[in-house]
Amino acid sequence: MVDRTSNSSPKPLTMARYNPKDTEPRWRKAWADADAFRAVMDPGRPKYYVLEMFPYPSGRLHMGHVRNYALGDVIARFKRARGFSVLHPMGWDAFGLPAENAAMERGVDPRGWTYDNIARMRAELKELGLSIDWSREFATCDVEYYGKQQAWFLDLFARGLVYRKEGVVNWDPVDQTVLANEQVVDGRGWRSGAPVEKRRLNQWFLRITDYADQLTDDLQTLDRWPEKVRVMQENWIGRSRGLKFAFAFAGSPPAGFESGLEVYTTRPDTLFGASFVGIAPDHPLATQVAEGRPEAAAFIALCKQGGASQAEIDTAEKLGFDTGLIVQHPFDPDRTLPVWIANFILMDYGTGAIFGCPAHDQRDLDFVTKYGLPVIPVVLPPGEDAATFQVGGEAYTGPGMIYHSDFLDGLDIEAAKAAAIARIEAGKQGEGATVYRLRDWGVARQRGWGCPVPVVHCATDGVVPLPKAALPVALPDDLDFGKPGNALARHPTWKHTTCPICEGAATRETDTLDTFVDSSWYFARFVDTQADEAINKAAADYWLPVDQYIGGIEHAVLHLLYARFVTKALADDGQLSVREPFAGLFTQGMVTHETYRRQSGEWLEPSQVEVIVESKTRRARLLENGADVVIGDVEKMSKSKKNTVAPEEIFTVYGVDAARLFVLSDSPPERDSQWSTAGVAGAWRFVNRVWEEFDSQPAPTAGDAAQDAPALALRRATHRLIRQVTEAIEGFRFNSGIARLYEFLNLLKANPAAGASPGLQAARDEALSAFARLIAPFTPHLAEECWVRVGGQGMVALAPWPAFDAALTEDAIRVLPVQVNGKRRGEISAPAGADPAEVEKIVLDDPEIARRLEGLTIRKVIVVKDRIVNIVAA
RNA sequence: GCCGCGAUAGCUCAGUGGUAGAGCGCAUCCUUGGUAAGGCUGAGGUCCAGGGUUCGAAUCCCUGUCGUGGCACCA
Repeated sequence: MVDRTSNSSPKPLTMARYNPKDTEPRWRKAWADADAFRAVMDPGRPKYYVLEMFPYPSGRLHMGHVRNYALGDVIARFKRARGFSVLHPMGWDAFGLPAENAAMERGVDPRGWTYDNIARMRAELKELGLSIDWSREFATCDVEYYGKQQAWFLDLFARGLVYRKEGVVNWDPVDQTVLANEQVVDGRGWRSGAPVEKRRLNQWFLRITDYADQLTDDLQTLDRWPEKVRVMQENWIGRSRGLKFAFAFAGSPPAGFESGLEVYTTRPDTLFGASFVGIAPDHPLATQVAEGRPEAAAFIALCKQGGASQAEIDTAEKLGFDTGLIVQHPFDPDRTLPVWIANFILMDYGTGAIFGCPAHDQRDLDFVTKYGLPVIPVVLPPGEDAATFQVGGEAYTGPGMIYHSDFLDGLDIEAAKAAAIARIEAGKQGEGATVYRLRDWGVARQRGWGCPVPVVHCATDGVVPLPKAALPVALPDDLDFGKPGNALARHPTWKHTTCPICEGAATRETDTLDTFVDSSWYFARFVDTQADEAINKAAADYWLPVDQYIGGIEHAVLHLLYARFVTKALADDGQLSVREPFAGLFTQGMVTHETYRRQSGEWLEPSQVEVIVESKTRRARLLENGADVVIGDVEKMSKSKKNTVAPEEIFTVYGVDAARLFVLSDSPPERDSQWSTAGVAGAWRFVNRVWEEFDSQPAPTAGDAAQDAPALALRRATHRLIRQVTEAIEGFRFNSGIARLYEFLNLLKANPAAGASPGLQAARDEALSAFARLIAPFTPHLAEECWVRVGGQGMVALAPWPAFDAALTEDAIRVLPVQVNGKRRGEISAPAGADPAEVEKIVLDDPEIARRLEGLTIRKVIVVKDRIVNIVAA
């Protein structure tokens, strides 16, 4: 190489800019060649299973993926360095509607579309430099996977946890197909635009309600789950304790109701405030009443017309129809109540019938106000007078004393509930009961791209589960997805088979399983993806539970609840030992970005816009013609708002490490993170500054770290850094750990290699060696390059985590601020751990402090060890 | 309606009884052979508001305001 100029001193040739295009692929190949991340069952080491929610193969990696998998990779690399045997696998949640839609729109095959997408996304994920054991990769649409799923489905069938019953589905009358809830937009089919009908179909259900109690109670054991998620699950299951009892009819009961009309309540304490009994419009008694009375039938039809949207439900007027039937009050047969059909009562909660206590329930109050039924207060709020208390337009639901209530008078609410339940139970009129909001899990989908339900329908033997030997029930290769509806059902030959019992002609079930079934056990398949059985129990006993599960909050209820349920069901079947799949759960925030629009309102991509910062204000203009652009809200990256940034483009410009570093450093992982070009450019500058620091460091010397003052100070800072980064990673505060690394780099630059004493040189060797290992979880490629530069052994990906010397993390001399009456007035130096009397003496001898105290009387001196001194004076 | 979460520098966020911090941005200056850059120095904060506890509150408690998430005619 030739110097092109000769009039200035030459720069060292090693001062090359860091080039991720060279280093990053090179290290990924080195990791792969060394098989560095293969998970091994090693009884001699503690295990650690870290798992990110597996992706749907949409075809492109987005920033949310980058954040999710970078977070998990930090944990995996950290735990590996800490000596754990780490399992960190990856797979694909590959069945589902997008593939069918792509098939219909573009005339492609869903299988080919899906596997092509997987190939593309696998390449992108590998580019991220994740420390994944790729030998365990699978997709849920692999027959080797869903065949095993069919096997345990049959096991649950045998245990009575699978059943068929009529369920209500969304039916698109134009496309002639069942729609998932998310395909119904404002009450209309998302493709056809036709109003969606409710239709009753035979559906497959998993009996998750059998586990409702366990699923609620065991939430208490999940102490490494966010409180928020536990609360959401608890609300979703919605366990409520109350009373079920039957009202006896006055006069002859309607057919089928000889034992009375059963209701459920959580407020048995307010029974004496009852003024009517209400039943749901689709209650069997309502149906019976409607048979003889056209006006009742008309009312029921009116109720069913009501829109399903939330807004309509919220504003719907309370409507009722008096059936003319009369029931007796359970505690006083002489007192009677009318039975109304009411539009606000739900058939599928409790018994579909209630007693109305308008004084203490707002819905009941709205109802009786309209129809002129009595309002009888039975709970007296504290401080109110029984003689004058009245309920106005608002029901009273607070605490108080029961009155107007015979044997319950004078009790508080809880005591009255217990007494009322006891009386009902003694009279054999009913009993205390627990009900749940949770419904059984409808798992059937009338779709062709899913896991077939492994049963056949036989004219002789009915619904027959297949024997295990007949598995897998594989999808045919030649499904026609060219038109709406279930491609499996219309396949010409696939469904025709024979009955395993009578060997006569039979047809296969053409429903497939909800994709939430596919994702309810994949973590257990990862422990041994080659096993003949669904789950290799020995491997599961080693690896499970997942120690750290990471994913989006959007799965807080359904996916996590289903996975918990399936784990418990399989444990009861002896296939698993754990009863909870995920010991630790972390829900990361979304990646957001500013939005931009033209003056006309049309969305613009970030790449079309230039943001100009002028001192305190920001404005934006269109790159192509300089037109003003409106800067909108910061929102989740989405195609519709065009505020996405493609990871590939960022990798190309700044490298993978800079992209990883930015998404990890910007926000606490559980919060939303705002993507910005300035931010990733800042991370890129950090990568370069780190490399410069390592590149300018002379080869390590054998010299010992002599204890001159700058060397000792650097050593202390190094050991403090190790401690801080370690604690930050353990506490999921990656952004704080990275902030400490930024600060430390500034410190290194303040103590440069040039002109350093031998002691400082040695302290720098120690610091850089630690630094290379500390950045490895965040920027693994850069860390490898730095590790080589400091002469590290082997690859940093497999190097042990640096240890810190606790003694070195504490300073021997502390600077203590001194406050007078809570205001900072000076500072003093004292030995670490100095006792209060000693410190007090130093403080009072300090001339500056003494000046501040002139003319004041010292009332008290508060010394907080190693922290602060406060003098109270007047 | 019910249950949560949040509000700290221009922006994104740490800090959770004891000296108000980081990154980015901004300003000054230096370098212009690390150059689609690099470096020095600096300015910038009624810690949402009000009340309480305390020697001391951004931090704990209460009330409110604004923003935001989940559930919801669930008896």
